[in-house]
Amino acid sequence: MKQEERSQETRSRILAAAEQSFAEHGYDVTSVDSICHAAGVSKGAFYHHFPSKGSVFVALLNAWLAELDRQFAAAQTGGESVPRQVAAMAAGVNEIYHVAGTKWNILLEFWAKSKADPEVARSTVEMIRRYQGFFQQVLDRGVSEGSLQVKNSNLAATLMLSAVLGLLLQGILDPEGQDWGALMQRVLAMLMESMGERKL
Amino acid sequence: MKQEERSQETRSRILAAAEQSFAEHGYDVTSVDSICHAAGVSKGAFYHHFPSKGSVFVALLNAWLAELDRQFAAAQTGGESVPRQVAAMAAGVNEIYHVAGTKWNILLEFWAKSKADPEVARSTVEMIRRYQGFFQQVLDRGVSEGSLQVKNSNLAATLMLSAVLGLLLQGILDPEGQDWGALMQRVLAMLMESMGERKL
DNA sequence: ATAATAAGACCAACCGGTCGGTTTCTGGGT
DNA sequence: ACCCAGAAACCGACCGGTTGGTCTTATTAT
Repeated sequence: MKQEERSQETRSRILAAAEQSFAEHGYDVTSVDSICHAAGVSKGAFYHHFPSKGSVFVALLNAWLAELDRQFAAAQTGGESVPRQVAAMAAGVNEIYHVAGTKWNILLEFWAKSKADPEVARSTVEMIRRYQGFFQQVLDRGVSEGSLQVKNSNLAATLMLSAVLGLLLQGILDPEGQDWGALMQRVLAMLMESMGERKL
Repeated sequence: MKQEERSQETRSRILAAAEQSFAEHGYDVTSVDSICHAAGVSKGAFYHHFPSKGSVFVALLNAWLAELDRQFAAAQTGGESVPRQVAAMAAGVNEIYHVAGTKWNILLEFWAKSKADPEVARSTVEMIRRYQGFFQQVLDRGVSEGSLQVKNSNLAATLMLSAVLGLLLQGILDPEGQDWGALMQRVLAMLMESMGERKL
C-alpha cells in the first residue's frame, strides 16, 4: 500500500473510532487508549496523527461543519417550492435518523464541551448561526415566491430552528420514547401550515 | 449549633458548591477535592454525606425535578386565561434568565450524562415528559376555555416544548449572542397567536 | 460516655502524553 | 534489478500527575 494511503487509512480509523466512542460514552470518559484499541492502532500512531486528544474532537466537529455546508448547498439547488423543500429536508432527517440514530449523539457532546473549550464553543455557535441564517433565507424565499406568509422572518426562523434543535435533543435523550424522525416531519409540516402555506 | 442543623448546613454547602462547579466546568472536569474546597468542607465530610460523586449529581437532578413540580403546581392555581398564563411563564423564565443565566448550564450537563448513567437518563426523560404533559394539559385547557384553537394538542405541545428546549439550549450555548429571555417571550407569543389566540 | 460528624493523610488505578526504537515506504544511484 | 539511506509511519513501555474513594483520627453535640 502507498504510504499516503496507509496514513489516511489510519487517520480515518482513529476518527471513526473516536466519533463512535465519544458519541456512546462521552468525551471525558473515553480514554486515548480505548480509542486506539477500537481503531486497532497504537498510541504512537495516534499521537503521530493528532497532537492531542482534544484535537481529534475538534477535527470531528469541523468535519460536521463541512458536512453541514454541503447539505445547505445541496438543499438550495433544487427548484422546489419552500414548503416542499422543508418537507424534503424533514424526510431526509427522518431517514438518517432511522438509519443511524446514534449519529446525533455526538452533537450533545459538542454542546456539552462548549463551556470548557472556547474553540469548541466558537464552532458550535457558528453551527447554530448558520442554521438560523439558512432557515431565515429559506423562509424569505417562501415569502417572495408567495408560498408563505410571515410577518417577521427572523423570529419565525428562530422558532423553526428552536423546534428542530429541541426535537433533535429529545431524540438523543429519549430515542425509544417516540418516533422522533416522523415527529420532526409532522411538526415542520404543522409549522409550514401555520405560516400560511400555499400550494404552488 | 444543633447537630442536625450543622449536618444539613454541610450537606447543602456541598450541593451548592457542586451545582456551581458542575454548571461552570462540567461533571467530569470537576474533582471531589475542588467541590470540598469550594464548599469549605473536608473530604471526610463529603463522603459522610454522599456515597459517591455521582450521587451528588443525581441528588442535584432530583432537586430540579422537585422544583419543577412546584412550578407546575403554582402555575395551575391561577385563574388566568391560557395565553396570559403562558406569557407569565415566559416572563418568569426571562427574569430567571437575567438574574442567573448560568443556572441553566447544569441542564446541559444532565443531558450529556444521560448516555452514561441510566439513572440520570431516566430522570431527564421523566423531566421532559412532565413538561410535555404539562404543556398539553395547558393547551387543552385553552381549547376548552375557548382561548385557543388547536387541532392536535399533542403535536402542538410537542412543538411548544421543542421550541422551549431549543431556545434554552441556544441560550446556554451562546449566552451573549441574543437576549434569549426576551426571545423566549416573543417566540411563545408568536406561537400563541398562531394557535388562534383569542383574548378573554 | 458515645454516637454523629468532620478532618485530611493516604492509596491504587488510571490517564494523557512522551520517547527511544522499529518497521515500511520511497527515490535515486549503480 | 538491486541496494541503501533517509523519511514517514508506527509501536508500546513508561512517566508524572490526578482522581475517586478509604481509613484512621479528632472534634462536637447529646
